[in-house]
Amino acid sequence: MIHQGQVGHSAYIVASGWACSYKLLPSGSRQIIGFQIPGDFLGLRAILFRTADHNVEPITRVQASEVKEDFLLDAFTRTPRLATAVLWAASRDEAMVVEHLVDLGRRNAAERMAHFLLELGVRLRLVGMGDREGYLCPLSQYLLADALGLSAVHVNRVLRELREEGMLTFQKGKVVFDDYDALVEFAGFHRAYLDHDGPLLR
Amino acid sequence: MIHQGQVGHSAYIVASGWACSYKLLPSGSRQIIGFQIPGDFLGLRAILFRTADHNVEPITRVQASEVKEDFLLDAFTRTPRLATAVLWAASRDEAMVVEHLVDLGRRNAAERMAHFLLELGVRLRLVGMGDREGYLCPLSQYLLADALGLSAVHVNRVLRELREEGMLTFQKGKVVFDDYDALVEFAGFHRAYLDHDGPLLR
DNA sequence: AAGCCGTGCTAACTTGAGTCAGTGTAGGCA
DNA sequence: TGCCTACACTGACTCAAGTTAGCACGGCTT
Repeated sequence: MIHQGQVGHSAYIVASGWACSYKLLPSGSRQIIGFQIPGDFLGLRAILFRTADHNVEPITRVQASEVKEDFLLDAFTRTPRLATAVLWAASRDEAMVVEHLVDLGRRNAAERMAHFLLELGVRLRLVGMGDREGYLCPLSQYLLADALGLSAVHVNRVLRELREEGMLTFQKGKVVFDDYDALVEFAGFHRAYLDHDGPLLR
Repeated sequence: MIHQGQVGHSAYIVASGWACSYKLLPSGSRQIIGFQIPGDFLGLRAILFRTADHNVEPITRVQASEVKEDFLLDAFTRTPRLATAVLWAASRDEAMVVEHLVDLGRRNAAERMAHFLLELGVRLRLVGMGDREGYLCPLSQYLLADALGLSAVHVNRVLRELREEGMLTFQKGKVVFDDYDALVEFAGFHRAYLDHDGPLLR
């Protein structure tokens, strides 16, 4: 969908399906920055920076609406509120990246996994694709590894531990919260950064 | 300057001095998200999200211009170009956090350190506070540790290694690039994400 | 049916980074 | 003058996570 170094393209709003954005390192390893689910904006940085600094790839089949560069910039000058709205979306995005940063910097593998799957759960619930019980999740353990900065082997270990602790089960494409409260406690999860509903747009 | 959970405050533009923004975890450890140097915007997310999701603290004595919430939002509607400019600044900010994310996720301690100090160098050069030789840097090894997701002890080890390899010396508040090219190579550093000069503002 | 992938899963071994526990030094201040 | 604190620095030990090398299963293709 988008490739590092590519110049001049559109942004998209995901209608259905999952995508992921990532960076590749010279060493060949990659770091997944985030996953995009329905309702998410995608490629804004690529427009503002003219040339993309990361890649975006579909995980499942994705349907998305294209937002052309010219259209977006025009719309900004015509309806300033839109600019504010987009700015707000970008900020929420950054808040997620920051939380992800804390994951990688100061949480161990199990806490990271728990925190990550909880966040994903909240985001999916906001678009009606999950509930407090759990959700359908098409991510392989390899994808999780690249997102959480772990090896696939360790992802597997950690998932087993969380399952054995009776907190969370992730098998056959389904995440099930076995003990939601314990999990939230364990991960130190605070959803505040996700559910601001755009206070400036009231 | 800003505290997690605090409601309704201003943004700032740093005129002189260094500050850092960070998150605290229940466990007591902290993750530094980034350092703010002269010219940097600060606290934008706190305005957009009404309540701050992180803390900001001065490192040295800081002089900054306050930008009041009302003023900023007003200005957006009156001069849409300003909104675009701020959006662009926010995007550059996010790009830095993303690069930091890659640091923590997929680079080992030494690469992380090298990459981080190179980035800081480029940013400081952009505001005339450093050159290809090096720069003055008031960060203690404890601050570096909290930024890079390492222990202070390991920061010390890594700095020694880089010094012994003849790539970089960081002592007595001074970063000296002993072999800039080798360092760039070693860290896999690409400055592209830093020096876009706001193409939309031409 | 046979052969492949992609994925999940595991055990055995290695290693990078953390922890603990300490030394040395420079600056501030009582 | 001596004390105290912050910071840089180190060695010895531990442990979380990576690496390697595999097995097992289900869905594809030919």
